[in-house]
Amino acid sequence: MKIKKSGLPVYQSIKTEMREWIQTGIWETGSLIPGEATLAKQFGCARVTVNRALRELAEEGKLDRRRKAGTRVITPEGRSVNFEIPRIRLEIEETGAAYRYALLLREVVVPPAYVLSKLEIPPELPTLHLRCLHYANEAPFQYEDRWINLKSIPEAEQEKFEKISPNEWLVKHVPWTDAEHILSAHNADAEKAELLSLAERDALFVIQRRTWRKENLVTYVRLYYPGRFYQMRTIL
Amino acid sequence: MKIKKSGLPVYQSIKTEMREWIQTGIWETGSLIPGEATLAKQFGCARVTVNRALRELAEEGKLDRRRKAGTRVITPEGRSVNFEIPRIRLEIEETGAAYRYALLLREVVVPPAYVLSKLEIPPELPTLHLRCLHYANEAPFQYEDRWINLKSIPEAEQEKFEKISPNEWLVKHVPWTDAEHILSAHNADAEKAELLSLAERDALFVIQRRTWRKENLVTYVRLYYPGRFYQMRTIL
DNA sequence: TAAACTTTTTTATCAATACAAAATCATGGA
DNA sequence: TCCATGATTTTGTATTGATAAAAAAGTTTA
Repeated sequence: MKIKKSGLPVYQSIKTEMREWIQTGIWETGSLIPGEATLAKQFGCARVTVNRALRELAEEGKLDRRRKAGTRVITPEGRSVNFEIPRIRLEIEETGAAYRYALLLREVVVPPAYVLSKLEIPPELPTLHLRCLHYANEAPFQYEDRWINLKSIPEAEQEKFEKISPNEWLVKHVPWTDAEHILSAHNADAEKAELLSLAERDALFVIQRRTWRKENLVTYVRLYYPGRFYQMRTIL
Repeated sequence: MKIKKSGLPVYQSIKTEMREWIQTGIWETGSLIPGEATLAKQFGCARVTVNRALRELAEEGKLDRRRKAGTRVITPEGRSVNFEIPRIRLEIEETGAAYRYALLLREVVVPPAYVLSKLEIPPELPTLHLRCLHYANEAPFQYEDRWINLKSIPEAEQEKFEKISPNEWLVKHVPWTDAEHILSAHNADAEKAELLSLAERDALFVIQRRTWRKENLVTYVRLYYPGRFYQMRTIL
């Protein structure tokens, strides 16, 4: 059976075909599927090509492969899920709304204890603290409370952050290598309610993010969204 | 320069080497890197091997590749992140707390409109509706409001769900193939506040999940966590 | 000048072949 | 019986050799 529909690469066609087989139950979950050699003969292509298709399906979590033991279909049970962490400007502009950014506070201070523990720095170390608001069509959409480690990123001290948002500046200047995200729900205190045009105690969707460049923590930020509007959804 | 340190596959060694070059700035972000042929000569390996290394680094979001235009280093911005969707019993027992489950409601009814749209079923179709509470050390930890499509899973009508939670039952009986998750923050209404021992309007972390087997929607569930306690964090 | 081809460079895929590595299975000995 | 060990199967990686496809750059034409 020669597989070469459409203009797709062969390994892609094989992948979609196999996905179909998994979905429709032609390949039952848990069952062993034929070996690469057999499949290659069936598809009328080289074993390497089947290998690539299978390898990528395994990466997607649909198959489990072991040398000698063969390849079997698995149920993605309790599996991890991919979320797209949004970039604020894109997120707003994608909806067609106008994006505006405002800096509320810029100071270099010794952080309070609850921030210190997150920052992985020695106490008493002055750190750049920023607060800003992001608007969609002049309505506040995200409140940002950020700390930047000046030991890792001394250049940040020269930047005013009046025209460019910290996130955009960092993306441009600091290639990061690792990040940690924590999602949670909080009640808005008076200050945040005011800033986001909400009632006090309204629910906020909060994303905390810590970013590293190699071993060094670069920044710790808390992003607050009005819970009423905001949703984060899986992709794929 | 032959690359064959440790016992790693060549393409792996190349990947780590290149990651290093990107991190240390030997390859500056935005800059064009040498072509595959050149690199293959440098590494003393086949071009296909370099190709695989570059392809995977591109998938990781570190490189941007275009035919004819070449390969350049990019900063991984707006990348997707993996979250582990928790299984309630494990989540509780992992902390050493005692797990308890209670069924609050079990009925077969025609769902209200706002559920209908989620369920992908014709209106007027009776559907299994369950409400339950999950406790950690006798403190309510999660409130679950679930709909099960009886057309997809008729066996569910025979199950009482008094001893076993719907989630555990489904995992055991229905291998699923696709799932969608939506995360958001809400204020607790009087009913949910009561159930979760919270004050009214306290923030709730809400996970909505829809699960399919093949083409058929199996279940739609809303999970409510007290925002005060609950966090979801990235793995890796 | 601007639009429509053509060339050329660079990545993308594929095949055929070979060997490596992992894990199972079978075998033989204590 | 149980453990060690070696044969065997199956996936993993690498090489060489080709061809395809995309897109930039150059050329021609209206």
